[in-house]
Amino acid sequence: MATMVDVARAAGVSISTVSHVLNGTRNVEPPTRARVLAAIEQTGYRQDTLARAMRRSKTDSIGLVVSDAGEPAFAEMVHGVEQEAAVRGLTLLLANSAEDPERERRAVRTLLERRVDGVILACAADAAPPLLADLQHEKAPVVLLDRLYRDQPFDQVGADNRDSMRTLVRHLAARGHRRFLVIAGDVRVPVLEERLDGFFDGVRDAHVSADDQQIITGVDRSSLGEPIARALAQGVATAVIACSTPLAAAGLRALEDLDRKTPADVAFATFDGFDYPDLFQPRLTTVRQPAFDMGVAAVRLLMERLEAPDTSPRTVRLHQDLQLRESTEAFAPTVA
Amino acid sequence: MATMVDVARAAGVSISTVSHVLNGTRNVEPPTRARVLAAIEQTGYRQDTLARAMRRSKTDSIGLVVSDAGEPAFAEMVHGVEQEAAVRGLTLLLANSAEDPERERRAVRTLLERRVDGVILACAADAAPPLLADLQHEKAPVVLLDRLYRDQPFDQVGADNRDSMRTLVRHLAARGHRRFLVIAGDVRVPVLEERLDGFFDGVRDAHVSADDQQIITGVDRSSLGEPIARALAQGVATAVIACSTPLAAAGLRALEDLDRKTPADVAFATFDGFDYPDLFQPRLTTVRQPAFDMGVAAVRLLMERLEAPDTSPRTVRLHQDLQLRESTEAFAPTVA
DNA sequence: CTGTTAGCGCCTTCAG
DNA sequence: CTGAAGGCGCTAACAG
Repeated sequence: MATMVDVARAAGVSISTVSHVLNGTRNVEPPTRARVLAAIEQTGYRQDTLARAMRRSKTDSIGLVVSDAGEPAFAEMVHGVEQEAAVRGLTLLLANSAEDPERERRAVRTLLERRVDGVILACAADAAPPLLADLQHEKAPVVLLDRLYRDQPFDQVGADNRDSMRTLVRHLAARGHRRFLVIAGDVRVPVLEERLDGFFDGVRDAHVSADDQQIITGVDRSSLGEPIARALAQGVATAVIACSTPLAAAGLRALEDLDRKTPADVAFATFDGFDYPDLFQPRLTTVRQPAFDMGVAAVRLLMERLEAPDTSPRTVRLHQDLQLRESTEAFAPTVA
Repeated sequence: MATMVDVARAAGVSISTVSHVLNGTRNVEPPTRARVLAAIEQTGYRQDTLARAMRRSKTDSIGLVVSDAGEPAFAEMVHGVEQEAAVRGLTLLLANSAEDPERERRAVRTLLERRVDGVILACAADAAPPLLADLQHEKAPVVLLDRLYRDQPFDQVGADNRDSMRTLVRHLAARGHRRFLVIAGDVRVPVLEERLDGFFDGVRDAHVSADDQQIITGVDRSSLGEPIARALAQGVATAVIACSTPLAAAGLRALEDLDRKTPADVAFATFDGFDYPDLFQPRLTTVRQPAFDMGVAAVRLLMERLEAPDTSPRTVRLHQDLQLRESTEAFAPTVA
């Protein structure tokens, strides 16, 4: 592998001249410049980013850590981050945490060790406080994505989870629904907690008793099937609200096992939703995150932070879209 | 940030001793060793991976480039790669190419520049030959995943696309189907080409004329809707085979627009399939890649390659599973 | 406008 | 068993 020394020799100039034509960091006479360029071509020289990063302590790259880039909502955020990074000439390094605090910690550390200029992080469920404390302590440039934490001194980008859940409940209440089954999942995840809060807001708006509502929480997705089935079997709820895609899958499966139809027997709405929403039968009313834009916004915040490290952290909430479809079309069925 | 010099000073030893306790690269007396460890603790020292990589030219990390980690099949491969990498203490750096040769090239280059020990690559549709030639030329340790190319001197891991398509056709032929509509997509992607080849194998096995078959190819997914609708409208095909998930989505949408039911009016089968296959109505007969295992195998091949750089390249084909579901249950409807 | 030189933080011979 | 010293490839003063 050719180095700058080789190029310098081939061009008959000093190594610093080579460096300067490479980086455009000072004027060099067109003829010498041309000789250097030729020498680069001829030697097949390529910059050693590592050595470069070591000197500059800057890499023009950023890291992104999500729990699973395969989940639709995260996939879209990843795309948003990629696009905005590309526009700004930044390289993106991506890592999955699998919702595991240990892996997440390792991923962030690896990224930082590789001198990414900053990290965008959708925290794993149970991981935030200690990890964030560390990151804050070492002054790492971090922006939090999707999973927002109050009173954390970081830039944050998320969706208006609470408000949009409230809107959804209002919509259902207007159709006569008074008793809900909320599949809330792991409420240690702030997103889900916010959605649950929004549910109670909505219930209050509708002047119905919070006591009549069924809420299913639980850390482990795979063990949610049974409680869901049980709650559904009682048959008091006329509307089911799932707070994320995997939770919706669990809910739909339970409904099918019980042979209860949507929307005839029970209304169904979900957050995030499935890919190809038009192919899904019945078409599901969905609250969709502006995931792509969230990714874009995260990159912007990160860059602004790097430029002005000492301004105070900002939190951005983007509006979620309530997409009404068949699954909530019917009015509340009368219950036995 | 504390460096080895700080640690050495704090421990009252030389910097080389520090290096050696850090890497366990030669014996050091327990007492000195202890002092060094204490000093590390106390100074909050952390190794500079960049400087380290620069000296060692090795990073214990690998890169993975796919077109979109958000697509179900790739997501699963990513998981497989992650797991096997974790088991072996390797850090994984992930990148999406968005099926764009330019982005792919950049991604691979970035990874290599960051001195990953090797790269696992699912080539973008149109990108392979020139990129692969370069990679071969610079002797980069690369294993090809999913998208396999004949006569390329790389280790490769894929699925038995041709055979499984043949099996699928045989299954459909046994139910009386003689005229197929194959949504083949971008046949520059080797996977899709192989599946198409397998289709013709199957047709031959069934002793039906290849001329009666309708094949839809095309680079641009979004413009496939119209030809699909046209082909379907003619109504000669009794079975539709989609060669990937997005193609299946296009096919199903067209069927719905025409109000043709599956499997009553037409049988439907797809490769790769959707997440949550049980929730999809109708349940789709699917040929599923062993994507996770492919990821695992790719890491293994890569590591073996690094250990024995000069052995000849191997190609591994993993078996795909034909999952029969409702969408191909009925016998071939008689055509008008 | 160009060249010389001192490190960045680390690993690794080579001496002691 | 430990230390001293060179150099990986590059950038950025500092000189001329």
